[in-house]
Amino acid sequence: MAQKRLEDFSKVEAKLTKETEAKALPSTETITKEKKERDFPPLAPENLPPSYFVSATYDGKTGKALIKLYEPNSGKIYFWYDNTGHKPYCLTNLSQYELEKITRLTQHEGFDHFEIVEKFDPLSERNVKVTKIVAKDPLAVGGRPTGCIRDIIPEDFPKVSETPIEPEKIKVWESKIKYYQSYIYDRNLQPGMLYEVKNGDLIPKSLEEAERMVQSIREIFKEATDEELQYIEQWARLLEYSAPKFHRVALDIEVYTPVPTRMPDPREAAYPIVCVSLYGSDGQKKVLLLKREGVREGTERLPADVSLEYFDSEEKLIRAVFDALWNYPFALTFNGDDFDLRYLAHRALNFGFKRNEIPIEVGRRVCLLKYGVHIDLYKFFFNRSIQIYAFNNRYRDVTLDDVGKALIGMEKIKLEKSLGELSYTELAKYCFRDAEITFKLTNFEDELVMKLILVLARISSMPMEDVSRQGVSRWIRNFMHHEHRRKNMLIPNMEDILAVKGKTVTKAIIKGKKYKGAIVVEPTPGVHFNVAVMDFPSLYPSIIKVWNLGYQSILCQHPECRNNLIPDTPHWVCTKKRALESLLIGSLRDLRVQWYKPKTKDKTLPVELRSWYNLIQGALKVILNASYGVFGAETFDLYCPPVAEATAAIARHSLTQILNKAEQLGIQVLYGDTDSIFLKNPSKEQIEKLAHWTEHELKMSLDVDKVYRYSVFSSRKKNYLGVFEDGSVDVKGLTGKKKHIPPFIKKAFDQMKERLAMVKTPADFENAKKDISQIIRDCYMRLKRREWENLNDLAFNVVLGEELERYTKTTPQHVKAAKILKENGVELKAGDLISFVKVVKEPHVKPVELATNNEIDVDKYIAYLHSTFDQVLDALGLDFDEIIGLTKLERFM
DNA sequence: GCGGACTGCTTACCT
DNA sequence: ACAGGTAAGCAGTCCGCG
Repeated sequence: MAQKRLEDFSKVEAKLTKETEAKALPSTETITKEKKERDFPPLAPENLPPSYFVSATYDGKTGKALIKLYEPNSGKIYFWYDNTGHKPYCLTNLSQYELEKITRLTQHEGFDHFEIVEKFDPLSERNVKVTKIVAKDPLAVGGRPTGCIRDIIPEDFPKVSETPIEPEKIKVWESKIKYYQSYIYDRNLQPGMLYEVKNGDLIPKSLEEAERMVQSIREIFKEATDEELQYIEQWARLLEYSAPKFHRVALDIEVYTPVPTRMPDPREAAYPIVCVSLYGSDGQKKVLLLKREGVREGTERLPADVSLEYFDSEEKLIRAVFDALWNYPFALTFNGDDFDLRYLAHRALNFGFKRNEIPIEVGRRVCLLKYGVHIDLYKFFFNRSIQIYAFNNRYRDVTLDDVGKALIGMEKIKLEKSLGELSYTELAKYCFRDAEITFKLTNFEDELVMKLILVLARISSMPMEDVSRQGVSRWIRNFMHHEHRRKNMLIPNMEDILAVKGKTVTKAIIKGKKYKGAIVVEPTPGVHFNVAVMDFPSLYPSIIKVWNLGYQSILCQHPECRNNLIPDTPHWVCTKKRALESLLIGSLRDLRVQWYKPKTKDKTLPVELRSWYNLIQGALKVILNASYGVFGAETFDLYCPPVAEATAAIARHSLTQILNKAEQLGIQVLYGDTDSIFLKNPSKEQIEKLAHWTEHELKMSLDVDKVYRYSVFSSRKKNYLGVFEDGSVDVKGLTGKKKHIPPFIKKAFDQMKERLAMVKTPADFENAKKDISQIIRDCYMRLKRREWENLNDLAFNVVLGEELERYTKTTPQHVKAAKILKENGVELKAGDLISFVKVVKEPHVKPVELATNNEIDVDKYIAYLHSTFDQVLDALGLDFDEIIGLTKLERFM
């Protein structure tokens, strides 16, 4: 039943009504209005003031592309429908004559007509004539399980042809591109940018300020070729443009369930929604509560500006929430795709709401809004690239509590009892906090998260909804697709790239990997004073730029390019024509390194502009960091293993050259990893010579990235510690830094860090060593005497990487603990954090919640303490066993 | 039956 | 659904051991 309902639901399209005039900012009055016929869709007037292109979709009712425009002054969304007659299509190498024989195609209800178009085929490197099969609606091209145009052609043509062509030679291109993306590319639209509607047409709005900046950018990039400059300007025009304020509401719902540990199924929506909180950028702070039998009022105080509203029917409560969703241009949730919005929509259906009364468009994996733009922050913060490169790994767990704590210093309210036992005010306070955190996650640093999504939408040519939900490989793919269409190039199919360019030839060090990666230099153990770390800024993107790498240029067809070899490989690269990737990635890299990065440090600029530039360079960093990896990712549409392999090979070659040169210059190299070298006490001249040589010989820059007062290396790679001149400590890879270790051990490690920060000269080490020994001894003695504050201090916190059933090969300790939890009725899924302690009895682990002090296996913790500190101690000339006072004999025993 | 040497699995990290 | 390289701990296997 539920499944059936869902199918019907997804087919529903909002009813078109007559054109409407611009409305004032939504106020609280409009939110409480009920049952009034809605002005929907909010059609853009004939002339619309400058508005941001925030979203795009295909409107099934009108059969047109629909652009959602956000007008920041009124805070309203306006819909603009295509007026150019653009239609969905795909391309094929069969001629119109041949295609006409396929009756299943020509009589297909979605088929419209054929066109002959000329395109440049980047794989054969020549112009080709292809047939454009134009359809009436996007699903006819592809997207249905059976009977799509893209499948019919290779299936049916061999049967109808009198001179059969090998099935694998029949090609269909560009049939898997989403229709609205295709529309964006063909019309060369720029999501995230400002547009006007003039006499019904969509017109880009140019901004003088941004144009002026583009002029001065030209001055900076004197060394760029005309072609490169064109790309740099193209990007800069997108990025310079400022962002609006985002009028928005955060929402969070609470559902009553009879079994408190179980998450209610949003597809069934069987239980009542008892509380909804709304937190708006316009100051609206509201908690909507469902009146229920036997619930206490409670005495909790909410902030004075929060209003509580009680509803005697759930239906009315839902209507009030829907009013907000019909009115705000942006809505924010934390996991709203899978829960809050999905639950609301299905619950409303259960109550018999008409479909056009529900503001939510329920999809298979997402929930979008019919009017505005829904950003599910869970999906955004879950994105690994965002987590690591935009927020420097500051949150580890993608939960509202952990992300909130890490980014805005605000945590969820801890509940002692189940939801059903809470009083109204307890429930309200709890729920409101969630909405508040959700909102504030988009509000800190002047709406950084909203702006980041906007900037990424610009770079990737994607709607804000999509860019906030999809990974970096989609962002990169889409701007590459856009560029193909701009240049009238056929977008190749992955199998064709693979067939022409082949696979990899080098052997990876790690079993199961496809090709050889980076070099890591064996470190020189010990303490070293005055260490300069030099690195290639954005090494891989630089290589892609300088070596002209891309799927077109690698292993190109020209015989005369065959001697332009990639070091360490038999691959060669084109000398005649720049690859798109080389230009696109190279220009982004140059803009970041030569323009945006320096601007963030330019004290003559106003603070707001500097932070805007900082945001842009951060967005570029996220993209650049992935720009090489995607070529080696089978899931990337332009997957080209030799490009990835060549990039890594050149990186190894470059680092090796630098190592040799440093040696020649008489500099001692302590360590190096991928793109960096650690130099012991180098002179200014030596550094300059090295940088100059690199610039000259490798055509890449080599900068001093950081200088350590001193650094500590063990013999382990990717494991060291550096102390900056200002006393801050840089810890890399050491166990003491890892987030899964018990806080008890982590605290001792942090104490050691603090003590090391105070060391200024080699002589200072003598006292520091004594203090560090004392720190370790203390920690050891407290363990031996079983003195810890509570068991959480001893807990290991390890992420469950898979669903429990999928650990079939081995059962790691955290999985053992998880299984015990499951037996105790706790629901667990992949991604959950498991906290466990080590105990004496089998199976030697226990979930922290279930363990008691006296069963702790102290010796296991001492062993862990030992190995954690060993990484630093051997460099300092200290010995763990000696520190804790074991005699040689005792150690032997 | 048990322990040591070994491989493989898993997580968390580095670039 | 960006890549490969490294460290660490533990699980599991094989083999010798009269």
